[in-house]
Amino acid sequence: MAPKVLMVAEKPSIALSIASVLSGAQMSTRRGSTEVHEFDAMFLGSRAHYKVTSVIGHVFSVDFPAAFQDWTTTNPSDLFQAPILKKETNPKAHICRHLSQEARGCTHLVLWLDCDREGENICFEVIECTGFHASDGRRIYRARFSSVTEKDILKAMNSLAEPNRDEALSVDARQEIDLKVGVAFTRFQTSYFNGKYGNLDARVISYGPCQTPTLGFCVDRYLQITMFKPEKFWMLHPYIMYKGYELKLEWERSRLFDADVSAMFRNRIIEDGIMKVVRVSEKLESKARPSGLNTVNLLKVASSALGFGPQLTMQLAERLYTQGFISYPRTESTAYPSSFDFKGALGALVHNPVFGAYAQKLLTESYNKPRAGTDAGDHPPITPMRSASEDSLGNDAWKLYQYICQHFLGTLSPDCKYRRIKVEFESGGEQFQCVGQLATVKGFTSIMPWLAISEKNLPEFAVGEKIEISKVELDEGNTSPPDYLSESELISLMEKHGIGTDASISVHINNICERNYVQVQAGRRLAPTPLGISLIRGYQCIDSDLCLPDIRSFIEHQITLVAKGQADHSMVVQHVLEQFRRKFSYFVKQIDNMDALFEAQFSPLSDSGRLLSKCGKCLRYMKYISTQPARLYCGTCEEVYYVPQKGTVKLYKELTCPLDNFELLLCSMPGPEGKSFPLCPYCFNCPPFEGIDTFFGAPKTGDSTKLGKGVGMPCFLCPHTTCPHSVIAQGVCACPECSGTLVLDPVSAPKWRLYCNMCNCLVSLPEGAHRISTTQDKCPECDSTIIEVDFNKKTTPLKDGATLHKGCILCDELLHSLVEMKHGRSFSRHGRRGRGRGRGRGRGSTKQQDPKMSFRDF
DNA sequence: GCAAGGTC
Repeated sequence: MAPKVLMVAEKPSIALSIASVLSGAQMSTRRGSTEVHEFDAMFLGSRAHYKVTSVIGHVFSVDFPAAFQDWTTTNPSDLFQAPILKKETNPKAHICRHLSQEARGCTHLVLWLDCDREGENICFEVIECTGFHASDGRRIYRARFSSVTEKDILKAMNSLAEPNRDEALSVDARQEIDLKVGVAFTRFQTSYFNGKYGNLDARVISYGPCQTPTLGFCVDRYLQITMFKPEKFWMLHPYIMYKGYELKLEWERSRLFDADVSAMFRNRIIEDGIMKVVRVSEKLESKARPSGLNTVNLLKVASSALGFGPQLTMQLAERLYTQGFISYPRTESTAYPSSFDFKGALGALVHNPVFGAYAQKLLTESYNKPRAGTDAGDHPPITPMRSASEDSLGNDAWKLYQYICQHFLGTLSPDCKYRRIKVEFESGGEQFQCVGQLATVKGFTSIMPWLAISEKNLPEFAVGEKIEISKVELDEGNTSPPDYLSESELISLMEKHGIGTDASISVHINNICERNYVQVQAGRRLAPTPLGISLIRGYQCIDSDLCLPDIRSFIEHQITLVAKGQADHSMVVQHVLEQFRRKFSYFVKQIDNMDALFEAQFSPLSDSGRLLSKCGKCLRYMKYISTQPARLYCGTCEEVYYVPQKGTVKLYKELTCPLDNFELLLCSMPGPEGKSFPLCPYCFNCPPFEGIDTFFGAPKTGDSTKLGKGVGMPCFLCPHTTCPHSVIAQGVCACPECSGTLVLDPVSAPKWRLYCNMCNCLVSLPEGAHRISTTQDKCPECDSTIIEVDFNKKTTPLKDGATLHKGCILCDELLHSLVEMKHGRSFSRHGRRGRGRGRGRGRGSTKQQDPKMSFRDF
C-alpha cells in the first residue's frame, strides 16, 4: 500500500507554501478547520499520497483545574503546587479534532512547525492530536527548514529528523512557571488591594514576569525624572565673519558648570580678539544602508515616526500580510537568505506610482545586497511583496506600507557618502572648531530622506590664518531631566533584556496600558500612573527581583538547561517554583510595606465617595464610591455593599426596605431603553429568599451559586408579599418571551412601560398618562394584575373627558389597543403564551405566600 | 477576573 503522509505546519500560509513546492503547484485544496492540500508525489523513494495542513499556533494552553479557579476558596500560595492541565487554546476552531481526522489512515507524520522552541513544543501537541505513537509502526518526522523557500523546503525533505523533546519540554516548563507565578501574585495583590481604596480604579492588579519588568522600565525613567536636580552651565560661543559667512564656533570644553570660570575664559577670548586657524582636516565618511527590517525595528519606527502604537502596528501589518502586500510580519531576522529573490521583489514595485521609478532605477542600474544582519532562522525580513496605493490601503496601512517599501528600497541602495570638513581654531589659549558636511553620494537617504545628513557649507580656510572675532557669546543653560520613556526606547530595552518576543512585545506594552499602570502621552511617551508607580516602588522595597528584567532571564536560563538536555524538566520546574514560592510568601508577609505606598497615594474608602443613602443597621449615611467596582461603604459598620456595575444609582424617594430598613436606591441602566428599578443595597448583596433562579447581572451561562460582587436581588426579583416594590406588587403579567415577569417601570413617565425582570422584553404603555400604577386586583380571565391609568385630561381616550381607567392590559380592549411590544414576539391574550400565565402577582392566592415558591406556571 | 506564548 502506498504511504500516506500527513504534514502539519504552524500556520495555513506555510502549509500552502510547502504543498505548492512539493506538488509543483499541482494539488487539490479543501476547506476544514484549516485548509488541507492533497497531491501525490515521491516520499522516501516511493510514490505517496500527501495531505498538508496546519494548526494555528499553539493547539493547547495550560490552566488550573476547576477546583483552583475560584478566587475566594483557593489560597494563591497553593497554586505553586497545584496540578495544571492543558486545554484547547481555541476550542471553537476544533484543531485537535481536525488533526485526528486527517491523521486517520496516514502512515507517516511530518512536522513542519516553525523551527524554534515554541514550534518544537507544538510538534508534540500535534503528535498528541493525531494519535501517532512510536509503538504503532507509524513514523514521525521533523522537517527543519530555515526559510520557506523551495530550496530550503526540498533540503528539509531530504534530511528529515526527529522532533526534539527537550526543547518542547523547556516550553512546557516556561508555561507552568509563568502560569503559577503570574496567577498567584496577581490574585493575591488584586484581592488585597481591591476594594481597600476608594479612588483605586483597577479591576485586576496583575503581575507577570514580562509585564512587570516592562512597567519597571517606565517607572525607572519616571523616578530618574523626579530625582533629577537641574544644574546651570555656560557655553562659550565666539563668532567670526569670513568670506561672507557668519560662523558660530563650538568650544572644545563644550560647557562649564562654573559661572566665574566661564566668564574668565570669555574675557580671555575678548582680550585676544583674534581666532587663529590651527588645523583643517577633511574626511570621507559613510553612513551604511540599513539591513533588513525585523518586527522590533518596525515597531520602533512606527511608534517614533508614525505615531502608531505596537498594537495598531501589528494589526496593520497583519492585514497587509494577509492581503499579500508584505511578507510575514513577525520575524527576528534582519538578514535575507542568500537565495532571496531581490529582483522579483523589486519587480513587484516597478509599477508603483510612488516607488516605481526608484525600484526601476535599482533594477536597471544595479542594486546592492542589503547590509549584513542577523539570521534568526525564522522568517526573512519584512519585505513588500505587491504594489499598493494609498487609495487601496487606507491612510494608516498606507503609511506603514510606505515605510516598509522605503526601508526595503533603502536596503538595496548604495551607502550614503559625505565629506566632513573640520576646522580647528585657537584664541586666548582655548580651542574651538566648526564642522561642515557635504553629501557626495546620497544613496539610500534619497528614499529615506529623514536619515539624510544635514549639509553645511564652510568657506575654505588656510592653516595659520588670523581672523578677527566679531562677538563672543556666553550662553547660559540648565541641564534638563530626560523625558518619559518613549515607547520606542521601551521596545529597545525589552529586546535588550529578552522581555517578550517579536510577537508578544506589543501585547505586554498594551497590557500595562490597559491595566492602567501607564498612560501613553503625546509623542508616544509612557507616563506611569500612581498605581504603576506604587506597584514598582512596592516591589523595589519588598523584593526588587520581582520587577527587574533579570527575572525573565533567570527563567529563560533555567529552561534553556531543559532545552539542552542538561537538566530534567520536572526538577527545573520544581526548583524554580520553589524559589518563587519563597519569594511569594515573603511578599505576602511584607505586603504592608507596599500598602504604605498605596495609603500615601490613594484615599481610604472612608474618605472618598459622597453620602448617598442610609444604612439600615446604624441609620447613618453610607458613601457611594463610583469607581469600579461601584459600591456603597458604611463607615460606621465598615461594610461594603456592591451595586450594579452598569448604570447609575440615586436615592429612591427615601423609601426603605421592610426587611432590613436600608434606604432604597433607584438604579437606571444606560441607554433610552435601559430599565430603571429600585433595589435595596442589603438585599442586593445578601438575597433574603431562596429559589430565585436568575440573579440580576449573573453570568448568562454560569450557575447562580457563584455570584460576582454585587450580583443579586433587586426589588424586581423580590417575592416579598407586602412590600410595594416587590415583583408581587409591581409585576403585571408573564413575559411572552421568557419565564420572567413583566414589571412596571415605576419612573418611566411619561413613556410608561413594562420591562421583563429576566430578559430584554419591553412593552410600552399608554403614553402621556399622568400616572400608571398596579392595583391589588387581578384579572379574573387571565390572572394578570389590573393596572390603573390616570390619563392626561387633554389626550384621554375616555368618554366625557374622564381620566381614570382600570383594567387588564391583555383583556381590556381599550388598554390592549394602547400597549405595544417593543422587543419580543407577540403580545396578545390570544397569543400562544399570553393567556393564563399571568402570575405577576397573586396576593389572593395562598399558594403565593411562600416566597420560596416559584411564581411561574405550576 | 489571573501569565506568556503561538496565531487569525
